[in-house]
Amino acid sequence: MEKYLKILKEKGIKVTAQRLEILRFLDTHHTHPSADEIYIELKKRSPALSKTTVYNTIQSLKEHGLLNTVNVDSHESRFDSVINPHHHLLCSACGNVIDIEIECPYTRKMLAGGHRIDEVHGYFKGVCKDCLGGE
Amino acid sequence: MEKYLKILKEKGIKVTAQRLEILRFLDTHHTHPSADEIYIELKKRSPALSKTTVYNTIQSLKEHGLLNTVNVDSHESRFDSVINPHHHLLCSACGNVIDIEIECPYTRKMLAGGHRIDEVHGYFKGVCKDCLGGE
DNA sequence: CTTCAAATTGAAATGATTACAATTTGACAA
DNA sequence: TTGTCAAATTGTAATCATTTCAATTTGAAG
Repeated sequence: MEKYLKILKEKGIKVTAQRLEILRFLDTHHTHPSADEIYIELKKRSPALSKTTVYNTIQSLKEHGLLNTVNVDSHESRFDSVINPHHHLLCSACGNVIDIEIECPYTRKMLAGGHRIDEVHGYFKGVCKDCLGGE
Repeated sequence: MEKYLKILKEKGIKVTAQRLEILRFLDTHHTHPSADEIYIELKKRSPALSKTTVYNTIQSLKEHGLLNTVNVDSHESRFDSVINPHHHLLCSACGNVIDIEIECPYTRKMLAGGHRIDEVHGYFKGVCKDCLGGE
């Protein structure tokens, strides 16, 4: 049984071709694509795909913990199939979003000043290693 | 000379009534308002105010380092008159954004994995102290 | 007081996301 | 295998934050 089919079944989500494709795409392309990028890419193979379905599917997968939203850009959301909590770097030179594995004293749920923390989000803006040209 | 007038003059920004009001509002209301909230509030006193002016002014103030954008909500930006780098907590109960003063090993520019970091952004989602009811 | 670049304004455009109603489909049971 | 029905998909239209744009107004410098 295919990996992604198994994931959906285990989560008890109804299996559809669209969900399989979107899940597979996110899991094999860790480029933090936007909804539009996912749509454009998958539309090539499935011309009947609707953008609404992309949004709906993202929503379902998110509710079941299969993807995260990455907000490094205030005008559109990007998506990331969940692996582990990590941070992101938006490169101002190439525009890519790079995963940053960084140990953080509050990377998991913690108490700060009497508040309850459920989620920790961190991102950086800068220039990625490749664009720095190894200088 | 008024504080805010002085700030604008020091930055070499042309002084206008609208800029003074927006700057004053942000500096006296640390509630991380959205552009719309700023607009609605100031419109009460200045009925001729345009929302475009709010956006334009935010842009100018930002370019001169007088305000920061806070992206805890993916569908609208919020604004914060700059004091020092800090993080934010979006309370899922009351919807407010609370400042979180937390010491962070990478709060200032640092190198991580060969990339250059120019800005550090962090935010949390959870429930604020007041909504927890001091339990 | 004149002048002019820059700021303000309101209306219209843009672009991501959501709402909605009609159609299709997956899962389950007979 | 087939029938059924809730849930998923689709396309269109609406929504909402933000930007564009052209016309008007205004601050600052002379």
